[in-house]
Amino acid sequence: MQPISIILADAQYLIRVGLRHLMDRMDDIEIVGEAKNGVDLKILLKNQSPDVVILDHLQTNNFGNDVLKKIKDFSPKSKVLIISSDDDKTNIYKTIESGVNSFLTKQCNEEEILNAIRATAKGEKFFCSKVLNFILEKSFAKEEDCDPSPLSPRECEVVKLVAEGKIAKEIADILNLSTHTIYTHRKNIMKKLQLSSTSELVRYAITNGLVTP
Amino acid sequence: MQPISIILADAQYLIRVGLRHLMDRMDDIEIVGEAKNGVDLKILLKNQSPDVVILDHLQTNNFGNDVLKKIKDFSPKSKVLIISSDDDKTNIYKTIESGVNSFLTKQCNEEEILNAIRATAKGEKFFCSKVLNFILEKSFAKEEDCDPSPLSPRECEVVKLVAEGKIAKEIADILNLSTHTIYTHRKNIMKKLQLSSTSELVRYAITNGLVTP
DNA sequence: TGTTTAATTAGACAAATTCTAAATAATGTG
DNA sequence: CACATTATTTAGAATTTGTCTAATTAAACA
Repeated sequence: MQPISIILADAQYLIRVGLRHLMDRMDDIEIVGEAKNGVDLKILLKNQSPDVVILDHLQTNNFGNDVLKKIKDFSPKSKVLIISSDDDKTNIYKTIESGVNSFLTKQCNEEEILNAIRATAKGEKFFCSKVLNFILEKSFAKEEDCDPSPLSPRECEVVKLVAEGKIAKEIADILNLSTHTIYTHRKNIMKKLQLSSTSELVRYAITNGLVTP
Repeated sequence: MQPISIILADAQYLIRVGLRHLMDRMDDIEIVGEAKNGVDLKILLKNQSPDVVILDHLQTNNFGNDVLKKIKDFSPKSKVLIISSDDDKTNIYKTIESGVNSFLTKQCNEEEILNAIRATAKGEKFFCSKVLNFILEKSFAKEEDCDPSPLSPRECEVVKLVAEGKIAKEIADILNLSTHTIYTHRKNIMKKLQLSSTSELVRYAITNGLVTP
C-alpha cells in the first residue's frame, strides 16, 4: 500500500521541523516536498501531485491570497489541510469557506494532527475541536444576530450619509427630501438599532462596513 | 563545560517538537523542561533555574500577562528568549519594552535560533533581522509621525467623550464645566485636526484608538 | 380588502450649537 | 523680568438643529 504523500507549505521553519519530525516516524506518511513560500510551492506542484498539501497561508502573506486556487489548478486531486497560526475567527471562517478540506490550529497536539492528515488523505474533512467549536458557534448563534441589517434601503442611505458626517439638512438636499423626513428616518434607525446618539450610529456604520473609516 | 540549560515554554505543540528536535542535536544545549502553559512553567521554575527560558507568551494568552515578572521572581538568573508567533509591531514593542533579553519570530531559521540561544545564555541581547528592523523603524522614523496627537490633555478628554456618543451638555456635566467650554474645545479640536463634522471626529477617535469601536 | 411596512411631510416647541468676545493661568522666550 | 503663546475657561445673542405629535401616500401582503 502506498504511503500518503505530503507537501509541507509553511513559512515558519520551526513548524516545518516539527511536522517533519512527527511524520518521519510514521510509515504510512511520506513528505515529498517542503515549501516556505508560494513560489516554492508552485514549483513543487508542477512536478508532483501529493495526496495532501499541508498549508499555513494566513498570518504572514507568504503564500498569497490565491494559493488555494493555485493548488487546485496545478494539482486538482490534492487535498488541502490548513494548520493555521491565526486564531482569528473571521479569518478561519473565510478560509473554510474558500473550500479547504481540513483545518487545524497550531495549538493542536500530535494525535489531532495525525488523525487530520489521515482523514484528509481519504477525502474526509477534519476540524480540530477549537475550530469545530467556532463553526458550531457561527452556525447556531443565529438567535443572536440573525439580523445583519434590519434597515430599509432608504434607511441605509441615510445611515451612510450620517456616518459620512452630513447633517440632516445636507442629507435632505442630497436626497431631495424634507429635513423632517431625515429626522424621522434617523429616529427610526436609532430605535431599530437601539442606539441613543449620532456618534453611536457612526460607530455602527464603521464597524458594519457601511462606510470606510 | 556545562551545557546551556533551557526551559521551553510554548503553547504550540509543533513548535516545541521543532525546537526540541533542533536543540537535541547540539551538545552545548540541554532542554531541562517543557511547559505548555503558565502553571507548568511555574512548577518547573520552582525546581530548576535554567540559563534560558524560551517563551511564546503572546498570541494565545496561555502564559498570562505577568509571566515575565513571574520568571524573574522564581528564577532571577534566567534569561528570556521570546520566539513569537505574533508579528504585530505594537505587541512586539510592548514585549521588548517589558525587558526580555532576546526576541525572535517564528519565521526565523535554524541558524538565527541557535545564535539567539547562545547569545542569550551569555547575557547578550539578540533580535532577529525582522524584529531589528521594527526597532530601527520605531527609533528612527520620528520625522514622519512626530505628531501622534496634537491635542492638549483636556482636548483629548473631550474627544473621547464626544466619540463615546456624549453631547456637549453631558460632557459638561461629567467634567464639571460650562457647555460653552465644551463647544470651544470641540471647535478648537476640529480646527486642529481639520475636521468639519462631529462624525469625522468620531471616526478620527476610532481610527486613532482613542475609543474602542 | 383590510393590514402592515416604508417613505414621506408639517408645525410647534425644545435643545444644541455657533459666533463674538474675553478673562485667567501656565508656559516658554528673549 | 516682560512679552508672547497656549491652554483653559466662560457668557450672551443669534442661529441651527433636532424632537414630538400627527398625518398622508404608496407598496406589499395575506
